[in-house]
Amino acid sequence: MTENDSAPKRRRRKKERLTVRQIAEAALTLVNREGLDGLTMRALADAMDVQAPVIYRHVADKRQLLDEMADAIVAAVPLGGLDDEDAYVNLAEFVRRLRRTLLMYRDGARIVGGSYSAKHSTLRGAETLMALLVKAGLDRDRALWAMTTVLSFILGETLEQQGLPDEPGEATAAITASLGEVLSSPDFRHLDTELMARRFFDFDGRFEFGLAMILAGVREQVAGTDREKIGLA
Amino acid sequence: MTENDSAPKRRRRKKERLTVRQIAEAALTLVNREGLDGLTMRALADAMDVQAPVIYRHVADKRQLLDEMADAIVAAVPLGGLDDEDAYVNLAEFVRRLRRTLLMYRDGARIVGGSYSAKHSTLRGAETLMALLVKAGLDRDRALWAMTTVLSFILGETLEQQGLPDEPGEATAAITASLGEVLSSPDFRHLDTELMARRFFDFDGRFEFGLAMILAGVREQVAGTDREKIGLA
DNA sequence: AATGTATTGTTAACGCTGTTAATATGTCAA
DNA sequence: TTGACATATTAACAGCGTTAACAATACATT
Repeated sequence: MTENDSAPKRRRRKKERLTVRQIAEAALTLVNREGLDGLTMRALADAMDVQAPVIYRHVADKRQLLDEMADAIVAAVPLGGLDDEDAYVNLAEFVRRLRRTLLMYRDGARIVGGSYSAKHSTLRGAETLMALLVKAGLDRDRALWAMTTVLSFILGETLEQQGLPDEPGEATAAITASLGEVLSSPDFRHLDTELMARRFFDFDGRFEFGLAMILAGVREQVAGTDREKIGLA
Repeated sequence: MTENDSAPKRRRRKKERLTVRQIAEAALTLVNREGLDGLTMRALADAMDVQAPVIYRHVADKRQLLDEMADAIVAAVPLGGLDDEDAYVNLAEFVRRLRRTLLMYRDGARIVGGSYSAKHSTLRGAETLMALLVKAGLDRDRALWAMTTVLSFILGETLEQQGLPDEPGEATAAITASLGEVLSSPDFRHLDTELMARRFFDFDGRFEFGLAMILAGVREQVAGTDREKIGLA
């Protein structure tokens, strides 16, 4: 544990002052290793070579720590580029980046979705998404609602994907097996295990499909926006 | 509510024998009163005039209890009617019913979304939604993915709505106020507190808007399905 | 009716959690 | 040096899910 106990009772080597962001990042690293349920104030303190109560000098409680973690995740979404001439290309790209970022952090969707803090990075991401939707042709009122639809979609899909055990084969096999008992009933004419095994667990395919559907919805709303403009002109 | 207690009528003092479903329903009642965070094995046992370990005679652990609660909620979604000639009318109606049912239970979205059990009522709901999507013109492969998109959307929106404190005015005022500090920066050209206060917290409006977008997506996918059929014919 | 057995209940306790109080240590300005 | 302040530590609290050990009850079979 300690590398230098021949000297007096100095247990901790010298360290820089802790910042909230450093704590949040250490927490994210710990979650990547142990999962969100393994994130414990004591475990986190251990990982930082410190005692648990120290954390409370920088963070009011665990809820606030999770809020900081959520904002740190959102801050990792790349914002560059997105200057294609086709607004829908940029929109789709940004939505994919958001999803990919959530997936990069273990339980990322749970962390971000469970936070209602609206800190700076989160709002900057929202502003970016709003700008892309407005560029696609929506007025701001419609853009805000389209944004929440998109975010609900991303969050829900990622939540479900990350809720599964780590091994892909293991989970799909066990789940589809337990599903089979129920789905074998003749009441289920549209669901069966073959379909589930082949399509349900193809999360990339699911996401691209849903994204295409929502973009179709955006296009329709843009038409509505344009119609309104003409009427008011 | 529940229909069992058919053959054996055992009686313990003045209480009836416990069933898993009764426990789940008592838990849902407790959650309606105290919120999901107030759902404690001890508090639940108290509400049932029983000691906590008794519950473990009927459910393996709290996870399984929550799974039963989730299925009980989904079982409360009404399935009747839905026989309009326009398939999209039925589809929209069922999606609204699902949302309304989640909203009827405090923290309903968290309970249902946190469960990955796929019990009978859940699968029956999924089958119903699949049938409606197929009737709208999607093949089963597309219908499955459209289903997950719709469910992610419902879950995400309801999750956000139920995540807010109970008093509507209190929450909106406090949140928009704290938002104002950040949003006043000139970096935010598309978001402002006026827009947020007026549109963000209009959850019914948000939902109808998102639903309309997704239905537009379904229509586009139906066109794709038809084109495929012609190509293969 | 009496007995045997499986079921349903109780009490006590374990280990873990988030969090706080009281106290010690280290750092920097005067 | 002296003070003051920020930071660290140890110890403890109440509450959580859960289990062990045991007592009481209800049912099926003698």
